[in-house]
Amino acid sequence: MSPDPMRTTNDKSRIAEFIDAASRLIAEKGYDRTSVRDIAQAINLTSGTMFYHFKTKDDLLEAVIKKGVDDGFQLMTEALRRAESGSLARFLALVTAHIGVVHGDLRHVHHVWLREWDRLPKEARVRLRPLAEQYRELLDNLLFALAQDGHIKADPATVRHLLLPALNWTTAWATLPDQHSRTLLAEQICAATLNQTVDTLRSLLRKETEVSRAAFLSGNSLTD
Amino acid sequence: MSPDPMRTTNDKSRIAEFIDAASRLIAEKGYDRTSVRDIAQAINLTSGTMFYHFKTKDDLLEAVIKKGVDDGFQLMTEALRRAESGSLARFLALVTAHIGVVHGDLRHVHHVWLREWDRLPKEARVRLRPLAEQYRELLDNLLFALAQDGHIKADPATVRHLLLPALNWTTAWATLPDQHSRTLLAEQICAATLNQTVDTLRSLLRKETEVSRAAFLSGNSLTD
DNA sequence: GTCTATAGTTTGATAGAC
DNA sequence: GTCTATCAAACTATAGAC
Repeated sequence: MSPDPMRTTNDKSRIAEFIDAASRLIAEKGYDRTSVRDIAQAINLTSGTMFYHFKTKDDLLEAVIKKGVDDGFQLMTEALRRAESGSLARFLALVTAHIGVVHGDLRHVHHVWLREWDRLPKEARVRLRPLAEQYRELLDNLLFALAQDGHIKADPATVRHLLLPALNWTTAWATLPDQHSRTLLAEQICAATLNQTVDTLRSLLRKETEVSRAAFLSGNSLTD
Repeated sequence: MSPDPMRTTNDKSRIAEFIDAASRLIAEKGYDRTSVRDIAQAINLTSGTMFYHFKTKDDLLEAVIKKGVDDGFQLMTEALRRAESGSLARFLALVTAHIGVVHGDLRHVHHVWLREWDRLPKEARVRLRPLAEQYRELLDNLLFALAQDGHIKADPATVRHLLLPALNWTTAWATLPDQHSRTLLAEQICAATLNQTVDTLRSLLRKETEVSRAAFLSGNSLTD
């Protein structure tokens, strides 16, 4: 369609290369200790080239964190879309997706988001904050549903304040290379959030699925 | 006793002044963006003076974090010493103390500990790590006791991974100037950890106190 | 102990050739 | 688009006067 698709693709991938290299180096050494020279060198370019694609070094940092916010939110909403309808299943799906994001291909980007957010210029924080808040709402709605279904007795907002930092900090103490180990940790954390054993959580999940399918088959799922 | 007590006191307080000023500035702007000039100027000195008291800037950072580790651990063990004997009461005491530390006079020092730990030279991390681990053990023992008393059904280690980051990150979303508001938040977090309402937690605490006092009066506290 | 002065690096950013 | 060359402004750390 585009008259010059390759040009566009190359431009995009150069910028993406910078974002990728920057996220790795900044995650490892910190923003202030990572020079523009370091980042450019990592993709066999020189510092001058970075200033052609980004106006300032801060703009590159903002691009890295924006990628984390955008991609992360997209992955989590997709996971919820694929999940069953019960509140427990949806909760486990969201927690699993969250762990998948911070331990997966986006882990460096997410690490930078978490660690260097305060180093962003105030204007950049103002731009990105609303996007970041979307996810908080997603989680809040889910925790509220869990409370209504009787799985959470504590204040949902406090539970969120327990859960969110814990999920983000799993990278500090756990290395989870494969999907299986991530699913396992997600179950452990969901269980701990409800103060139940993993076995109990699984049996509650089975029960929930049966009930919601029965309700669906009898046509009551929308009238309840 | 000392032949020149004032001299010694002045030396100590100069170093303490540097640590205090450094903790405030580093907590606000980050380690790499806080220059030795900034820190010295904050206490009406010049950068050369800092290098008389500390060999390098990194040594000053280590001193700041060491103060956080030492004072924090001391405050928490003291709180446990004053606490009742029941696992629930001791748990609440520890959580209250933790919140008191990160929101109290030491808050800047603790903030630096949390945010700049990775910026420490590896040797400094090796020196401080064992001290920092002491607190983890304290918390682990307490969570194990809670599990034995039936208050925690989930895996204690996972509960610790939920609780610790949450406590440290309360400063990111809550401002707690007075002791009352800190106690309140501590109760909320303890309740959420057990997945109970605050009211239920309070009634469990009352029950625990009654039982342990009755056991104490009947002389069974040591033979159970 | 504290100061001034400065050495020696490194950094973000720009200009202009190609 | 990418490179080279370079500027101006920081920074940590040291030396030596007081």
